[in-house]
Amino acid sequence: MTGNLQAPAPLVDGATLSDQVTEVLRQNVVNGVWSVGEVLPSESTLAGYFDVSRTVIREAVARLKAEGMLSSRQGRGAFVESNRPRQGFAISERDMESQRKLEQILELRMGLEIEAAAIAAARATPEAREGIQRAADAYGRAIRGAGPAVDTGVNADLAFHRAVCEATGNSYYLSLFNYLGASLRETMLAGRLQAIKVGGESRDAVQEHHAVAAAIARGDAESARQRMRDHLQMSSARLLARFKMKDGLSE
Amino acid sequence: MTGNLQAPAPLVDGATLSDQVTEVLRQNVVNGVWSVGEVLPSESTLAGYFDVSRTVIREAVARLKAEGMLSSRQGRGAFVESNRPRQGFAISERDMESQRKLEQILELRMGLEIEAAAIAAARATPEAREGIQRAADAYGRAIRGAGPAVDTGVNADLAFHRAVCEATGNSYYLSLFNYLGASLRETMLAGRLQAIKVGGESRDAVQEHHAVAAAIARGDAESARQRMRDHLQMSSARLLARFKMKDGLSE
DNA sequence: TATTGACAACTTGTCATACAGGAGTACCAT
DNA sequence: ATGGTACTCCTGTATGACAAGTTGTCAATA
Repeated sequence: MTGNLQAPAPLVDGATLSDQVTEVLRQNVVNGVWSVGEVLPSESTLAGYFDVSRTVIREAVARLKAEGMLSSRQGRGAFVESNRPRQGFAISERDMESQRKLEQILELRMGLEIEAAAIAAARATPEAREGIQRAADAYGRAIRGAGPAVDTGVNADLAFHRAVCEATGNSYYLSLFNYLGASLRETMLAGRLQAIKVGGESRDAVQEHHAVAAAIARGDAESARQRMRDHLQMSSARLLARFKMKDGLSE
Repeated sequence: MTGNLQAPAPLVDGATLSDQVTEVLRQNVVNGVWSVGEVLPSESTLAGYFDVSRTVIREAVARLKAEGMLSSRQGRGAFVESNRPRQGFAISERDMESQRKLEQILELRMGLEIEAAAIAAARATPEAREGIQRAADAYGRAIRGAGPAVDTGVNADLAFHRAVCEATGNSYYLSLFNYLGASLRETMLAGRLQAIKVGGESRDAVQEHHAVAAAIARGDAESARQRMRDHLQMSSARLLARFKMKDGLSE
């Protein structure tokens, strides 16, 4: 059973009620008052216990859900997912400033996306295939359009790759790509400034995207693999060339 | 300026409104629609824009605050603190209990390790190649030796795969594998109990490991890719079969 | 003119209430 | 026994209200 809940703990200072309740709930999970897999008391019960409104409880639970510590399902309740602060796979911010680290991250991305392209070709839904095609077209327009904003092209580029990962139907592919993509984004933004001068390079990328999209549309997994591999190799080379152009050769 | 907000994006699937709004807000921050330090539109405005209640907006903002992406102060508004997700890529503990999630994680592992095998074949140092060979031999001994401890086999298995990732020389491959491996480990431990009775299956895995090791030793990247793919497909099938054996067919 | 202070117009934080919809559970008819 | 059916509890969402913090305006005052 739930045993004895830790006391409300006034906490004082500038903390909001939600802050305080969040902290108490977190401590109760960490200290094992509620163990992994167990269901928490209902929001109404907790609201009564802490003498706050259900709004405050919901806000606290929302934060702990975002941390991966809790989860909730309509009609069931809130469950303890983990009793330790999550320590996932992470890339340090400084890693992106080293050419060597950047190369390694791009290489990891290859492993991820090549297989994603094959999976997408094998089992993407018609809607997902259309989404990939649209993303490829949008990227073409963004490049041709002598973009209004500098980052439009980068966003459209990432959107295409995200669409492929999404089409796998495997949420981990998408989730990992989102993480890697966010880390790569600013590096790409810095590089794109040079790319505008270089010009033609981006046109190549548009072609490559369409080649990938076409293979996926045909459901040709092996071809999708090869096209994505070609594209990522070219793309990595282009990015690294620009990276070197910026600063001599760091590290 | 705030410019144009990304469209509401219906998203569908099992996601709640809060999930969807959270994702859209996150993307808008990541894509720089609102830059760091900037203040977001008020909750009421956003509620009107997305056509949801303020409740949903507050819940979404609460999650992004928990991620460190946003902050808010009473009377002021909500501010962008960071444009990159603070939390890295992570897998919930309970994900491993769902067969569907387990399948997806194994699929992600394939993308990772197939490419890792190819990279290892292409550029592993002689020492790393020897390490892979030793790990393959050790796994064979662990299986043949009617292991003293139950988890010896699982550890030796993971050690082989870790050696391959290590041989890439890419620390991210190793780091991500370590993370996935830790998540998979307990599931494999549970499954291995059955495997001891099944017997022959593990002998197959030993053979497959040696095939991978041989390809890497020859420096044959394409063969390493194929052998690793074969092995992981067989291995996943074996693991999932045992998983199904345990509980009927969850979800 | 420069300063001050009241005030209006915002914002987020919190509360209360209500209802829809998912998910168990007990009970009743067959 | 068995299968369907209310009943009940839960979270998800909507709505309206008010408290409390912040900022800008603007007039009164020194």
